[in-house]
Amino acid sequence: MRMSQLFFQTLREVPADAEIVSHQLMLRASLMRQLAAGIFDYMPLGLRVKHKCENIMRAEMDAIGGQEVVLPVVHPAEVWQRSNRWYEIGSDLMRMKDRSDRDMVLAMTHEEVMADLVQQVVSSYRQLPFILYQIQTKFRDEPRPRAGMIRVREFTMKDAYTFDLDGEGLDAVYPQFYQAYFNIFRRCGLDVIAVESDVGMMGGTMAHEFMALTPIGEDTLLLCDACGYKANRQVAEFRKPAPSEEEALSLEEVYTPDVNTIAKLAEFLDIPESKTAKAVFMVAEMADDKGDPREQFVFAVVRGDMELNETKLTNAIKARRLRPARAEEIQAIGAEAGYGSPIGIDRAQTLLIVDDLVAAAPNLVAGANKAGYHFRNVNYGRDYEADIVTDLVAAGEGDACPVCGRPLHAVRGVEVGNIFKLGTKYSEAMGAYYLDENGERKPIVMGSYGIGTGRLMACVIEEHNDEFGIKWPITIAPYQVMIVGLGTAKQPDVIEATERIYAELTAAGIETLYDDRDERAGVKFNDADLLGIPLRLTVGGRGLKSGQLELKLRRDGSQYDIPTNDVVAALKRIIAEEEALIRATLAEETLA
RNA sequence: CGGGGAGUAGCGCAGUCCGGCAGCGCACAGCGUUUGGGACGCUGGGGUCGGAGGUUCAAAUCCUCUCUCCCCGACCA
Repeated sequence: MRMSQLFFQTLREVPADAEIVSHQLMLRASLMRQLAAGIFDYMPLGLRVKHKCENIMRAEMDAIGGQEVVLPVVHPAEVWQRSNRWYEIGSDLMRMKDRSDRDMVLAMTHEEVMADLVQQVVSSYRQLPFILYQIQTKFRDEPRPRAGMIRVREFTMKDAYTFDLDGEGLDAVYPQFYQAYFNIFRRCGLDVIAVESDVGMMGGTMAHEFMALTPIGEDTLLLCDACGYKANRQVAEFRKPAPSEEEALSLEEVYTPDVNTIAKLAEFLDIPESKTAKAVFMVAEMADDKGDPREQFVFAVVRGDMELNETKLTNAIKARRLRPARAEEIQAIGAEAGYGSPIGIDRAQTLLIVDDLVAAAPNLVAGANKAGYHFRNVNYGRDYEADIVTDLVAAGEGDACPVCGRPLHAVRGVEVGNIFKLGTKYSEAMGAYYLDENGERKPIVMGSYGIGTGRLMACVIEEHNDEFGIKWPITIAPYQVMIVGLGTAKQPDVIEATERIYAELTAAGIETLYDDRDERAGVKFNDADLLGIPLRLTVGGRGLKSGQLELKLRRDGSQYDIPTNDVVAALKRIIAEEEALIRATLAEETLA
């Protein structure tokens, strides 16, 4: 491709709206432009990268027996009503009406339609198992798109679905995806870790997230250097400190004016925060006997120095979702915000759930459900009892690893992919059943597996850049080689020689971007650095005269002289070496 | 949805307080000089000042309403 023909416009200055590096570089290097919040145009260079990532995904999906399909982006509401997600999902699901006033949605994922398609085709166990995948647009009307391509509304996802006879079949295919996903990310030059993640209320049994570690990540992960334990903070466990051994003292009310936070309470009474109990008021949406939604007031108690983990709470009470309680709801159960206490509330209306450490810790300070007063020496069992006692708190930096007890450390990550044992929720909803060898009707067991391509690209840039621009891994670079042609109008012989080299490379199948623009050398070098093409071949009068052209690797800045009369062979060799370096990062992975 | 910031040429910004010809740098076009790390000179094109309404002789500037984008939080497969 000739730069003089390429549809692009590199930006010298950083667009004001772009805050993170990948967003800035994507805009500056003309990979994409923004149309609206969380909605982007792909330009030619960006699209080439996207296609390369997708082709790596295709290769790895095909390698484990996947078959590519494409499903619609616009779905009739009925499909989403059958799985109940029409009702369960809020405004993230983009709803609209067609001209006949029929409810329609924009696909935010494809479990329903995929199961519907399979339902139409499969009727016998003889047809199972198989893997379908697609690379397709999704739309999720995020409340707050941010960070460039990291969190968007419209995006492309490679989503795969497995269809098995039973859980055993799913258990067998799941590790294949685990491995394939590591292969995909590594072939794209991205270092990821896999962590166990929340399976929530999806009826699933196992899920992993593939995380790119970066400070801009939205998820917090807890890692143990000593034993390798790793988990998303949503599900991370840790060993809690042992409760102190004290005799239970008698309950005592103390006057604590204007002391309505844990920090103020600890200071006012001159005690550590770990000697206090914190009340958190939530309202949960539960399913009643008929599966209809029902609101339930939830009173959670955790130690004052710890933080409630809402995912753990949601799972512990089997809620569909949680929201913070409103002031009048708190009063209605007899509690006082800021002075909340499990003692003296209307237990008939309240689901009381207490962290196991609070239940074991003697003589804590808790509120008195009365403005300006707290109780000293609150003891679980004697003074109050809960509906549920379990682990409710979030692990954090320095907490003890649940496996080996060494301190965990917290890092940030971006979820670039996930794999999920779904089970039969969608097959049952959509009627995807088969007859087994005994003629018995059974639901197909499904798994779902996603990778966001734009997010993947952004994470690769976050990992591979410097002050001058992007440093693409050769496997997904828009072009493998960039020729910086330095011949001017006064050097027709130099231009002619550069053209000849460009023709040779192209004919040899090397993906070459040729900067044939009438620009100064500095402009071309700077654009080359910004675009991040892995190999830069400089062709000017100087090199042609000496018979040695300068080849520079964007990756590490190293330079090589290559003979003018042997450019194709030399570049092929170096491309192969660069590709081998990436291949060398591939490794066997066993399920964590 | 709560808090904060910003909308003026493709990009970065000044001008708004205190109303009076819509500007600067980069980019773009033409000519000339230059030519191995973002050249220089001259000339030129490009604007519903986010939108609507109002005040005024006069509005980018003041008032009201509204839309959009960014950041923090809430939320989130």
